[in-house]
Amino acid sequence: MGEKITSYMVAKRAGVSQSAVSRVFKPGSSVSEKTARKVRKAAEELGYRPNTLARAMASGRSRIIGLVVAYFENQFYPEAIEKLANTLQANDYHVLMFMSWDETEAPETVINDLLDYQVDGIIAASVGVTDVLTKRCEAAGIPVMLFNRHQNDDKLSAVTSDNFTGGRKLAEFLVRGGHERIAHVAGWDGASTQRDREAGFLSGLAAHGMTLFARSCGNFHRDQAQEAARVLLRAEVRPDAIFVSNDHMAFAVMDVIRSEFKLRIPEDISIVGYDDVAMSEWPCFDLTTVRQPTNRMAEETVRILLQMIENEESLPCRIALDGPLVVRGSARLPVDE
Amino acid sequence: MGEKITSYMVAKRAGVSQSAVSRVFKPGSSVSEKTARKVRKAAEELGYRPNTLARAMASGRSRIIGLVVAYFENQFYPEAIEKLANTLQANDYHVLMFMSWDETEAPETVINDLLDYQVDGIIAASVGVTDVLTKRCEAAGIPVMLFNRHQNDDKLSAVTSDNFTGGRKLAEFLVRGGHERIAHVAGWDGASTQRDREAGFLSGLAAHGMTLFARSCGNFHRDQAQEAARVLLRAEVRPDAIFVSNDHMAFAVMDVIRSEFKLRIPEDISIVGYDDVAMSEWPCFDLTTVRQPTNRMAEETVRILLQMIENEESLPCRIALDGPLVVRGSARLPVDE
DNA sequence: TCATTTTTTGCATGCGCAGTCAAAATGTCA
DNA sequence: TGACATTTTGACTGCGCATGCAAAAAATGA
Repeated sequence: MGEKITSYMVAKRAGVSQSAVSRVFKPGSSVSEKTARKVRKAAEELGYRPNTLARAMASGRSRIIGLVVAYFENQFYPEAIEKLANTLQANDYHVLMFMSWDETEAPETVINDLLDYQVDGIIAASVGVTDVLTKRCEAAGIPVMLFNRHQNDDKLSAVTSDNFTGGRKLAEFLVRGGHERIAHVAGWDGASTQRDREAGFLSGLAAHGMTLFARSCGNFHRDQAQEAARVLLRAEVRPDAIFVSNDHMAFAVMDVIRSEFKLRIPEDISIVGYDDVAMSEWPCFDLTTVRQPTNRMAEETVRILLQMIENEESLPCRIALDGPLVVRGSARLPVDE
Repeated sequence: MGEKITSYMVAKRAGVSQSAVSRVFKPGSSVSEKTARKVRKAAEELGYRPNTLARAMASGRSRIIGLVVAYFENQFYPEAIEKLANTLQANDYHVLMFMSWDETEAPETVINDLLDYQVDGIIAASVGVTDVLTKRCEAAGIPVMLFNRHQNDDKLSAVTSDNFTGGRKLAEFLVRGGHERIAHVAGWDGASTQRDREAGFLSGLAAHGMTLFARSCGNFHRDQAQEAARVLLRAEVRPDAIFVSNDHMAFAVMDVIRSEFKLRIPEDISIVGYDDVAMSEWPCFDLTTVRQPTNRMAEETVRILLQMIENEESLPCRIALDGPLVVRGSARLPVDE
């Protein structure tokens, strides 16, 4: 069974010092082509691979990024995580996953785990935890990136899409579609995405002298979103359009509308969402929504994080990437075009 | 900024040796309650936390499990991963994610990464890679668990649901529902899940003197599944029921049936799937399917893996957990009940 | 050619902790 | 109280590699 091959063994076989071996495997070190060849040959013959953990110990860099997640239920997150992991992998970093169970559970535990593993940086793509987390990490000198959320603390870097503008685009679109009673199924108010999207949406309505016809909260959860939809639809006068704060909840709302209230979309009521997850395109939903540019968000997140890791005192920065309105069939189209 | 607190510092402050500190933080070591108290007090005051990496170096165990994944597109996997990660976390292990990009890309890279990180064990929940991977890991003495798949190599441990029986249940159900032209949209033939499900299904049909009316392959991908459905539906004589190899593809097939062929489910054609992912329950799909007991699968996977890690020579074992047929509205019901 | 600069090399040390071993402390029993 | 068994403790070493430093080798110039 596999006896561990160390750099010493390679060194001996190649007739050089252990340091030489170490240098050959560390890009950017000063080694002559001659020794490099000898070392690589010996390493190959022995099947040597540098031990990442030992490397981490010696150098103080683990090349591990802690990824704090929850809420896999919403397809947006698996998609995003996949892209984050891939992008990091392409940069020779890896992802250590930390599930933050339910949002109430002591985030302390997660944070401690995170710090114990000496992660080089953290990407927080989960709600709630962030306040406590960021403080502790700052104290420990570990860079933190917020993904798809931001906080008021401006020492924190964050990458989001431009949720305000996105919300505004949706409002414009619904107004131009001639809707007169526009309602909103909101997500959790503690999330910046919710607040920004709603603010943008309201400002879009206001620009046309309109206000929200009704509002109900779904907290980003499917069942609560369904309940919120029922409330709106049971009212004396129904809305003729609903902006649901993310696609995941929009699907829930659509189900209630069609199977419980036997209404047609968009003939009886228009629905728009936010995120443009893969499912939004499926014919059964065909959801008009705003696309979050997940690829670019992941790339930017990784870029900034690595920069903070390598460049001690790079300033925190917040990026909001623009995402297009994706017009499909779940909302009545503007007539003027 | 955070100067690292080491066990030495704690030792000094508590007036004991570094070994003592180490012992206090290692469960099951012999320390007197008195020194333990002193150490804990000092540790608390200093904010000490053991360095997991150093621990890994010294002990040879990283408490990291490599999770090889792909195909997040299918909701089953995010769900499973969430449960695996949680279960591992509850056992003081953590998950290092390795995305195996597309299936063709050199799995070598992934495997090397995996070994470099000195993972204590590996869970493979991704197709394709497994053959090469398992060989290398065996050579390196790292236990491997296959999740939701198995291989002929009986030195490998695997946890699946009982796909054969599941397939059989579905066949029984469709036959009893009076279907006469039963077709199958298959997944990738290289996957054991596909082969087992189909074999079970065929055996179920055979038990009633029936055979498959038609077969078409979707390779577990949405677009290919749609194409497969089109082939079946364009035929002179259409099937009156389709068993789609997993829910993910079933949704694709349903979309084609309804939006392209304007047929009703289940009045014109019955659909059954496999997995019982969360979406199957949504009213717009309401899919009759076989549930994979994800929770128990995750628990068993972790249990066996940890056993292999801790108990050098525990024998490889294969487990197939039974999953119930979940009857919903996407397939005509048997009349006899 | 020799003196000087530049590159390459090996030595030695440390990262933070776990675990071995022998010494010290504590406990037990007569 | 002494002799012995048992528990607790500290000194020390090693895990596998990176890196500062000084010595050696190679390259450069006059």
